[in-house]
Amino acid sequence: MGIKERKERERERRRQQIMVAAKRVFTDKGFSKATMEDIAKEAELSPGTIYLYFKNKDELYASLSLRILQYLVIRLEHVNAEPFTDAAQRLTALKDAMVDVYEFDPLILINMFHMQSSETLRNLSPDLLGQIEILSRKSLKAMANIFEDGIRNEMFIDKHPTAVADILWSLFSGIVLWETSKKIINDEKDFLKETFDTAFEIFSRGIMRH
Amino acid sequence: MGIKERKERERERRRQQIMVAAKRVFTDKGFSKATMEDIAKEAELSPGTIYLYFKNKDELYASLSLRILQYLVIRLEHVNAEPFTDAAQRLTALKDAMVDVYEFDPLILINMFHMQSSETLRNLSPDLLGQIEILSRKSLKAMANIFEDGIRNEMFIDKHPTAVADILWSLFSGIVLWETSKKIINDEKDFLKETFDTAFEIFSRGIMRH
Amino acid sequence: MGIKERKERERERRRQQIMVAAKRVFTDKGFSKATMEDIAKEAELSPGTIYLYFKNKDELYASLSLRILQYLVIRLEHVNAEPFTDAAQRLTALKDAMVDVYEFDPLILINMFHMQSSETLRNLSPDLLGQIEILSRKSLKAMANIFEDGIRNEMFIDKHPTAVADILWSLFSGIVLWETSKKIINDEKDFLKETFDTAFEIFSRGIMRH
Amino acid sequence: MGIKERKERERERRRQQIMVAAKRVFTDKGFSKATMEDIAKEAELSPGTIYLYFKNKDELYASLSLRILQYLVIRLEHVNAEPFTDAAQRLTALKDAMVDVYEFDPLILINMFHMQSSETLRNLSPDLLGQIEILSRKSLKAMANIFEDGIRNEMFIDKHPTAVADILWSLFSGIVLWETSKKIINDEKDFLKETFDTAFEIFSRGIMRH
DNA sequence: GATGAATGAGGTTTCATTCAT
DNA sequence: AATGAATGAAACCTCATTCAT
Repeated sequence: MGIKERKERERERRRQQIMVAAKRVFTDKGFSKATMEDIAKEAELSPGTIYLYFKNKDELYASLSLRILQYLVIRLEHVNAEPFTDAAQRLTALKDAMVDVYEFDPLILINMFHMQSSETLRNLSPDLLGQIEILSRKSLKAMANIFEDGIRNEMFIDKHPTAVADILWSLFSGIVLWETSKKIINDEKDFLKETFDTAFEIFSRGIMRH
Repeated sequence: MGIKERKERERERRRQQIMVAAKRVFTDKGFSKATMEDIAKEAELSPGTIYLYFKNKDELYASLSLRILQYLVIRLEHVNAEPFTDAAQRLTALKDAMVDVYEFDPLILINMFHMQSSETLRNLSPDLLGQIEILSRKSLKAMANIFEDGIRNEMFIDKHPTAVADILWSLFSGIVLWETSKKIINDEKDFLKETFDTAFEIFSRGIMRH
Repeated sequence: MGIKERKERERERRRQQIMVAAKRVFTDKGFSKATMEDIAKEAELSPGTIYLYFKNKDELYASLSLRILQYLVIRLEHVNAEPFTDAAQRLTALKDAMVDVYEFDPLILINMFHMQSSETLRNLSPDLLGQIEILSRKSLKAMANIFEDGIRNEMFIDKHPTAVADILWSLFSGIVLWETSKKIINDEKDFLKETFDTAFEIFSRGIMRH
Repeated sequence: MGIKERKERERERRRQQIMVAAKRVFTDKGFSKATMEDIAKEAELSPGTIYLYFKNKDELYASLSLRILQYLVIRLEHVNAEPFTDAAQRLTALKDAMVDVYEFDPLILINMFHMQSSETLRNLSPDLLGQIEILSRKSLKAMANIFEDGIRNEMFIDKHPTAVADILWSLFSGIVLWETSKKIINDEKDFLKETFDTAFEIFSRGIMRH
């Protein structure tokens, strides 16, 4: 058992090593310009080895998105775990969580959207697609939870919590996407955090009872 | 001159014909799965002909985004052109404009994000990139204008109007993207309009003085 | 029409050009050792061009077999077309036809068997498989015809003509295969024709009434 | 010595185990589609282990053919060992031997032809090629022996016995090949034994004095 | 201007074989 | 002896783009 376990851990380490390399290459070159050879070189492995750990390019790519979703779920569950006292405080915790996710992996988030274009999604194995689906639901639910609490405590206006969660997530990802592309088009400084702060302020005013 | 003009119009017609075909194909297959031959077939032209009107695949693709940006600018300028009376009413007009844009071309909007991933943007000709930049600015400015008016009339809270415009646009595009990908992943019904309505309500509450 | 026809003929010429090159390469290196690049080089074309005329390597390969089957059918129908006079004479004509086929393409015949290994067959398009089936049947029928005539004229013993045709064809192909492989293993001189002559003599004695 | 012998026997057992697995896999998938990993899995060994017993894929493959040749030689020598009484009876014994060989391993026989395509043969080690050569000769000689006896006893017509043996073997293998491929192409019932019976009858009539 | 056959670079993926453990 | 992870060469095939007609 000990041996089997160690092998498993070894295997996981390799997967991580490859994913780290892949993340670097994908964020640098984008999905279709990045080649498996690039990734192999970055991981200091041979191309064939990557295929021992990931079925194909699409799945390697999707695995990266999975990782960030996992991180998001963990962060959100943390927010939920703390005892509810104040709606405003909780919203701030939520904002911090989202900013953390962004900082965990600023560029891959954009690529995640690329992945969610029907183009890529349709080529994923049902298994992976399923996992993504589950995590998506989970994170939405964790966010919805926060809003439910707020509504129950009469601190938030009475809107369907899932819809509100969707909106906040859309807002967040929209900003990430938009700011990043502006940065590329206009070669502007990164205003993301300022924008997100303002956005959150507006959102809070919009959601809280006065 | 007359001849030159007619030729120019003829040329423009061809461009449109190709863009219509390209839109259909890109929407159906996504950017990288769509081949120039697919597009040529759809346009009932030969592949070579397309290159007489568009420098390459990327530029053809970007031209589609340009078109929708143009439509957006026109719609926003309409909103601005009307005399300012009521902030709430104006916000509603703004919302309607955005929903119009969405309905003008629901799927290409998502692909637009794909385009805005660094991957594609970096391959555009400076000329086209410039045009996109100008239109982006223009549309942002048109939106900012609306918020400026609202602030000046003390109906909106005093936030930097450009930032607010960015946020609204991000919110809108984030929702389009998110709802669409949920639809694909979960095979859910299209809640886009309902979600956008709620989002707009929250946004309005957030932005308006009470 | 004239243009369309000429194009069609031009296209057919290209196909032939590729097939001639492919035949050379396949007979030289065998199926799996031969690369599409080898064939392209031999045909003085680029690899991509080959794929404009043949869907993939398997189909290019199978097309060669089709060609020899076509030749066989033509030769057999010639034998059948001549008025029946003498069984012995007809058998000789049949033998000559088979030897002709062998000389038309001595090595590809072996490869044809390679193709008929389930391994390869399973990857062919139903269309091509169908064509091969039809030609196989046709050639067998043409041979069976000869034996039917012989039986009707009481010159051959009364065995089921199709079975006899099968047997003769098996005998022929078995000899080709066997002699060729002996040639490779033992580096022997090519006894094929002598062997086939003897085989035919025995077969004739076996099939003719005394 | 005892130890050395036991080791040798152990080693032989392993070889057999691998060959049995290889036969199953080759039969199922054909030579080039079968991977060493498939075979290893079937043998419940690791890929590396196979290379301790067989130099490479080709040699493993050829070893299978060797085995069936060995079986053929043994069966033929049995036929020869019985005292000669009657030509017809002996021919029947010969036929039975061949059918036995076929039943010993119906599919690998076809693959054997694949092996005999120049493609594979050229890659074998001289040693193995030599063994195959010896066994081929031996089996041919055993068959030739039978015909020599028949000629000497004036029961068979006076043809060169080796040539006749070649022909019979060609006939047999041609039928196996042809019937099998017909079965695959046309999805027909397996007429092999009936065909071979008829073939043998014709061959006997052809070879025996009347 | 329009065509579409041809190009050929370059991508993904496979798999026989090796070698450190 | 046995393992099996890693290798990396090489194959097939695609497709944006060109250019002679």
